[in-house]
Amino acid sequence: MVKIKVTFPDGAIKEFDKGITTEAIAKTISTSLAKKAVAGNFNDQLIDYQQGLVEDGTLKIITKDSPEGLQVLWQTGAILLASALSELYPKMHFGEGKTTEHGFYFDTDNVDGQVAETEFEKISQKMKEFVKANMTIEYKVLSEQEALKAIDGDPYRMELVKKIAAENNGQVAVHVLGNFVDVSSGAKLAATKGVKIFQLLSVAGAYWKGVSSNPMLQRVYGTSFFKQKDLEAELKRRQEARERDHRVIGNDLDLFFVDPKVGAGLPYWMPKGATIRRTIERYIIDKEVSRGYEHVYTPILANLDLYKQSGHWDHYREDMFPPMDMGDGEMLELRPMNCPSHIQIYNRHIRSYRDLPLRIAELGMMHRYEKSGALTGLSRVREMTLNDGHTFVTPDQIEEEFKQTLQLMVSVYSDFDITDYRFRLSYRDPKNTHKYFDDDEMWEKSQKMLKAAMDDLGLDYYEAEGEAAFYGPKLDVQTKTALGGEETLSTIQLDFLLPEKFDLHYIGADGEEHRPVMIHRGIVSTMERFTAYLTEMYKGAFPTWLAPQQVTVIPVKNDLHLGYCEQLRDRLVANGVRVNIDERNEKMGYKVRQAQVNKIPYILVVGDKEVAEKGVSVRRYGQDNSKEVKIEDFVNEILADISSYSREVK
RNA sequence: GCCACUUUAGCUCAGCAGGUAGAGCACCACCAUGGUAAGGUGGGGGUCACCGGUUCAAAUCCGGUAAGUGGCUCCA
Repeated sequence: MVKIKVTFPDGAIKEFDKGITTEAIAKTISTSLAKKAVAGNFNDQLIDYQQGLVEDGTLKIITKDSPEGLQVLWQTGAILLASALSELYPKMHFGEGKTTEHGFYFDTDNVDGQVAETEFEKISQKMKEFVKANMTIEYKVLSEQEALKAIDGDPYRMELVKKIAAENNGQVAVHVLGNFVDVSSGAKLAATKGVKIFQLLSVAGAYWKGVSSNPMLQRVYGTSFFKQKDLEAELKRRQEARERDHRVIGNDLDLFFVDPKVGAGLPYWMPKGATIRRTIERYIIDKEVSRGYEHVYTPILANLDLYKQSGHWDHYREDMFPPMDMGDGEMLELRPMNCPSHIQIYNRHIRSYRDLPLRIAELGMMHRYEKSGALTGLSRVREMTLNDGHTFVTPDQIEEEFKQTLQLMVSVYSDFDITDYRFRLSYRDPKNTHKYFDDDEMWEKSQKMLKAAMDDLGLDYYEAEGEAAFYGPKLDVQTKTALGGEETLSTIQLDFLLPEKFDLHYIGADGEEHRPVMIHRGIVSTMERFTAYLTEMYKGAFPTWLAPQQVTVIPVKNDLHLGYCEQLRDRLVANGVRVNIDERNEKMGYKVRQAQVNKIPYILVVGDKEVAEKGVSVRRYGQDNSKEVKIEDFVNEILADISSYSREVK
């Protein structure tokens, strides 16, 4: 018998007969391990529990309680779903089934009408039947011919089989459950019994292979766990994510709305949302001015020629509103970006090397024609105001300015207590270069420069091809929305192109003309997206400095205490605090509840005792106790709170 | 833009084997009301998204348009 050598995570090496399964090996280690185990990780690849090992390698036994164990369960959930579907809808075709961050999906295409959520009951029932019957899931390696026969004319799986066969000497590994043959890879449990606890979640369209020119399949999402309480926790997590959604909170707290009569993606800011936005705007302008930025205002409309010169008309037209034909030959365009506007400011004067870095900033309103399906609340809109800035530097100032910009960003993030983000270096797509400005040398140079600066700063990042702006590579700061989507919040971009296009120059120490480099940057993103992000991060309970209403004053009895409340209010207003008296004819318990529901940071209750002692009874949002303090002390407390921004960890 | 679903009072939603609308909250009025999460009674409010079709009759069935939701594609 031929032997193979298997290395274990602890470094031990043992010999086994060739063809031995992970299951058999687990049993040699301990019966309790064999009980918990569901699969193996052999040479960094998940394999079935009963798949034979035919070569030397390292093996990790995968147990139920590991993340990889869940992957195996979800793979099994996917094939169970597909198998149940193929029995219910015999004409259905199948794409790939995969795992996601929180479960699994399978892509389907039904000629008699796509599956809808209304059929989940029926589908779940069929899946439960399969679980109850504890059907075996067989791992097989077939020839291309056998595999094609097994999938019986399904065009999508046929494509997969041909591709896999071409890559594996004509061999195709498949899993078979009932009548269904799954050609998508991934280790699975040996039988359906393990997928006892599952839930179908939603359906959504998805292009075959993620290519928009391909047909659209129906993707059915589900999730599964080994324990009921884990499923319940996951469903609760999903529910809480929905409650955190800025669209829900924005509606409940009356922050903003979008009116179909006015147009999709054109948000209205209600007084409370506008207060939050104004606070952010004042904050960031002050911060930038203190860092040497010069804030300007420029028109949101410009002659189309400006965007022809900048290259936007060539490379960004899809995202632009169509130009307005003024009838006399003039074409006006709603600007999609502010860079050309700031270039005009640079060009207004002859610039000396002594002027650089020149930092131009603006809360610049822009319009982009986003596709209807992309619009989402405040985070994806067609009219937006970007915290935009462009620094014009000499080539040898690039690195220093990049680092300073990054420092500014980190400082702002700290003020807002934003901690959950990743840096992404966004390069052009080398296979699709026509989307970008055509200058290989420029791209090579600037991409290398960005990477070197990040390495020099010792910051963690990941690299992504195809994410660059058309004019240059970017450092993006990626964050997550409540519902799990990834979004760019901040961005710093190097640009050698626009200075060329607009023939920018500065006079150097040598008295000659030189070409400056531009750094585009957005720190707090657009007001729309940033407000959406903060709303979700704070769950609508904005820290005091941002809260639309910071204090509510509740008199115990209007007739006796209203006068004192007014004095108190005036004192706070004089200190710039946003405060209201709740003098409605209601019980105070009712008013306290209203204040809590509206997530107002401070509730001040005032009765005889407070009047007598020139004090207030203070209750913080989310707490169920209150404390008595002098007015003086409360004013100091809230002012300290406001000036600390969001930094205090609650 | 694409696939599926959804659209009923300011908000959240019920009603629907076709017979011209209901609840809770909010709002208004009156009564009650002194201590930290909802006092009572009454009232106003809807061309059932919009356009068309089927029918004696459409919120309900069918088609179209718009907007929204879940995703995909694309991006701050």
